[in-house]
Amino acid sequence: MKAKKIGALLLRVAGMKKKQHKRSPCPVACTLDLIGDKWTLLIIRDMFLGRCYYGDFSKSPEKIATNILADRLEKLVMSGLAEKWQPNDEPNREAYRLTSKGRTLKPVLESIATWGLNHIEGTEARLKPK
Amino acid sequence: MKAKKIGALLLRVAGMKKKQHKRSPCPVACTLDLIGDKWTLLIIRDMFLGRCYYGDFSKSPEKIATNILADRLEKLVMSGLAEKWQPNDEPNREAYRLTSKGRTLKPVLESIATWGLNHIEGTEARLKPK
DNA sequence: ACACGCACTTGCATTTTGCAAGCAACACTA
DNA sequence: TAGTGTTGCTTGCAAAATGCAAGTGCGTGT
Repeated sequence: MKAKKIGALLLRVAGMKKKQHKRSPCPVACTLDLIGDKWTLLIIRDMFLGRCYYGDFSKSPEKIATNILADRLEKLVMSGLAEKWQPNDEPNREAYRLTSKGRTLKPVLESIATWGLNHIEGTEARLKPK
Repeated sequence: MKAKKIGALLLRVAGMKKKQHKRSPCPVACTLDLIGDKWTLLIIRDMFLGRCYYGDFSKSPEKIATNILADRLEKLVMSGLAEKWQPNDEPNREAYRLTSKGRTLKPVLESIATWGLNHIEGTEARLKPK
């Protein structure tokens, strides 16, 4: 994974596109290659809720394992959906946030949240756009 | 897996709810527990496109492995998103289709398809509602 | 009687996940 | 300044999911 990360980093430094092995030209399949798992969209949800620290994400009620969290954050940054930044109030802490590209996933997240609310009993709305 | 299937079947016969271990009450997390992987939504996409046979699904360009396909179809039926039926023109063939609950996933699928078309180059629309 | 297509199932190697523990860097505290 | 705590990870390992190829059972056509 280390070598993979460095490899991807070199690609970015060189301004090259990451050669993503597409399963097909289908937009659904390609989007799922980026966010199609049980954890990525939950991190994105947390970012929409204003969370930005590693510790915040790992404290979410779904209890993501820390190694998975680190892996997904790295992939989100690699794919340009999130980025690292330094908050003004705590400039020395690592922080993450959605990029503008990442924020365009809002309709996706909202449609999923709406579906869950309407079709799975026992769910409660939490994604209130702040 | 066999015992699991029979167990789930007994629950349905008894009219009981499948006790789904919720990671949290979040509608996003709960929806992802149903459709949050790389394959399930592709099968649902195919069903929206009118495909209904096992062979049709396995011939999709993403080349899902047959054991995964069987597993996902079973889970889709278990969760009430799809069902088996017998088509009029070929009554002796196994066929699957979305239930009304499954069809309510259309906004989710459409938002994902739209996002992919707008943000991933090389993708082409295929999900034309027929 | 025999081949054929369809809908899976099985076995096995590889990959991903989940869990617990560990660890380096920094801040704070005594 | 030595110790303590917090943060953001990394590591090791077992368990589960995935991917691939081959095989199986069953009805159909010839």
